[in-house]
Amino acid sequence: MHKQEVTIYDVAREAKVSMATVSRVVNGNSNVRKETRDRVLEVIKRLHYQPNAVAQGLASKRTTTVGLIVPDLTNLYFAELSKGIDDIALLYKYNIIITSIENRLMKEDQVIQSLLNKQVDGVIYMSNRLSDEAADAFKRTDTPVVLAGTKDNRDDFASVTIDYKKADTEALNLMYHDGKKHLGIVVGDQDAVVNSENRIPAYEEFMEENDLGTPRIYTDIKDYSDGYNLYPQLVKDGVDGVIVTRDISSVGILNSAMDAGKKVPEDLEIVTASATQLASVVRPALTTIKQPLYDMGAVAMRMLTKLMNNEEVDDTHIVLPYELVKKQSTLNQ
Amino acid sequence: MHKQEVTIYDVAREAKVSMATVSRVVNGNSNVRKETRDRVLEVIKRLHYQPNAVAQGLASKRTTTVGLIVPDLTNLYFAELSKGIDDIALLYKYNIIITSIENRLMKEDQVIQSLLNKQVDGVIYMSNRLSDEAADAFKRTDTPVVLAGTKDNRDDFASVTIDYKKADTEALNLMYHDGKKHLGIVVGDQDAVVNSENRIPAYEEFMEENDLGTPRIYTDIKDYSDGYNLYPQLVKDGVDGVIVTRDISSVGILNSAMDAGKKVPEDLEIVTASATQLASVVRPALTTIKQPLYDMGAVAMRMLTKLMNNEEVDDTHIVLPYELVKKQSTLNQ
DNA sequence: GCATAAAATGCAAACGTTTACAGATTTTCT
DNA sequence: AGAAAATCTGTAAACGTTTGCATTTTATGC
Repeated sequence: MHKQEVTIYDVAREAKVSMATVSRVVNGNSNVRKETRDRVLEVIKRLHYQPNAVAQGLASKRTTTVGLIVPDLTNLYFAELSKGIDDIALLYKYNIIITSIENRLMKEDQVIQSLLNKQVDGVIYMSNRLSDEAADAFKRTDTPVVLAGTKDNRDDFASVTIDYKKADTEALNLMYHDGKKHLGIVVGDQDAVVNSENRIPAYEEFMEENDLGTPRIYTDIKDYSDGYNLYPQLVKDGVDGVIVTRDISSVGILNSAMDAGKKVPEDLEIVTASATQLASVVRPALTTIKQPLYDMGAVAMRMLTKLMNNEEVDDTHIVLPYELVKKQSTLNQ
Repeated sequence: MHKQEVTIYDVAREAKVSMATVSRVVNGNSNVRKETRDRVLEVIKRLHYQPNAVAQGLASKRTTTVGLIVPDLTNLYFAELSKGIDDIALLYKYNIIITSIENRLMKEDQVIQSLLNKQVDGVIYMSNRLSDEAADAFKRTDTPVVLAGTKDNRDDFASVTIDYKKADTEALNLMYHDGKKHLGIVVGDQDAVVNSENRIPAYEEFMEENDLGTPRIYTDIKDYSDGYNLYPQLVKDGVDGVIVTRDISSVGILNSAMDAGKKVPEDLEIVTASATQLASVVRPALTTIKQPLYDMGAVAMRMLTKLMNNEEVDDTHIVLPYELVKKQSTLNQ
């Protein structure tokens, strides 16, 4: 398509060395005499030579590219994770191929396959449930994979998370000590491993231990309007405190309550489980389980760089600390 | 690094054809007899053959990859644009290499160069000012570029925008007819072409024509706290209506006003110039110039596909319609 | 100054495709 | 049936690098 202006041959000829030497200079190989190196560098600069990364990728079998699999770019939760990933990737000179998978023009494993065909050196996966086909695809090519902010159900893959169970229990406890005894939990995808194995069990155990009656688990609440429309049901069920996994749904619930003339936190306490920008700009500001999203992304990417270089990784299941940040949607401040 | 399991050679041998034929089958070339094609397809499936996109890229000089240059992933404005781009890219089977450039570990033209070295087939650029070096880099490789939601100062590049000048004038007019006579404009980067050549002139002309006194232009207001901290200055300057380019800054101003016990829109009207999710979830909801962000991204990507295929493009400067959506931060509803 | 080791360089074969072009096979037409 | 046309298939040369190995050059020690 576009004519390649200058190749390694041109540089070699002009600098009166072989292409091998030019390649060594480009790659910072130390086995080049200083004079030679300088001469080559001068020519490179003069001709504006830029190595063709595709050819490099083919020859070296490393593309310095990583794949990012994310459900939805416009979800701030993922955006903030991605930012951490991106910064570290830049630091280590990796490019990022991003693919979002919530719009289902292609099935997940097709998307992943297309990433792997591009010969990415590694993958960071952020969706909340890793399908079996996807897992198989990864294993077939032994491309390193790190899960960021999510888990697979068998802990087969490296991951960076927080202790969701502990965090949720702490949040529930907060509301409980505010005098709220009709607690509920609102989740997006109930089959997501984090929900099915951590959040929901944490909730159920808390209800059980404190003898708080039948659990009130609201599932499939994924966006603003889902949250907004859920509120009447919460009222009907007499819920006076909820923990909500998605920020945007929390805000929906909050606004719905306010529009109905109710008071937050007096009538309903809300704790949101992933503190993005959203949670702090609405009024009343939402009490949140503050996940270190940027750091989670950064740590995941850093770990991936190690895996890609076959470096030793002591712990492939990293759990970062969270913080329960009390704002205006709960009573005790 | 990772051993390539199956190559085109393996398929060729197994199917008793040449690699050329396999290649034709893979690429849907019609010059293959049906029996042969079926035989090859059967082998491909049986061996789980997947073409190596890097080798394809080198041989064909097309990588089916486009570069996305974006200032900040966590800015919903760009996220929503990106979503439109992503969907169309998927449709046309392009992968996206995304690079954010607001964190300055590398200079913009280095970032761009690294994209071009990866041999992307095209680029969508969303930052708000295209540096000269960047423009030069693009021109040197004749890689097609489309600007989405932004412009360059010489209209050298294809672009997809709205009529910012008209939109801003309309917004100012709205506030003016609400009786607000002390209007101000709040922008992020005053050197961004859209601001310096469209928004600010629109504002200045409006002030001039309606004899509204000296312009009040607030620049460098980029995030939530910039907006929050700006509010006292607005009060001091007696401003009773502002148009704000960034959603997040609008929200900062809004919350600052509310926290100071002031009323929006009575004491201050706010119109925000890029309607992301943020503008509609805060209370009072913000009156917005609603840019069709998703569509802008989609149209930009569609145009890029045409440019990459050397198809005819009738108009390379597309202006999409916007909508002035009146919400609660202005009086007349 | 010479043998030897170390450092620098070059040669050429990968890497896994695509794609002119030529050659072989099949179809069509008379 | 045979010639011409149309369709199919194979050969081999790209594409622009990296890299193991061999070779040449330089440095080192005595």
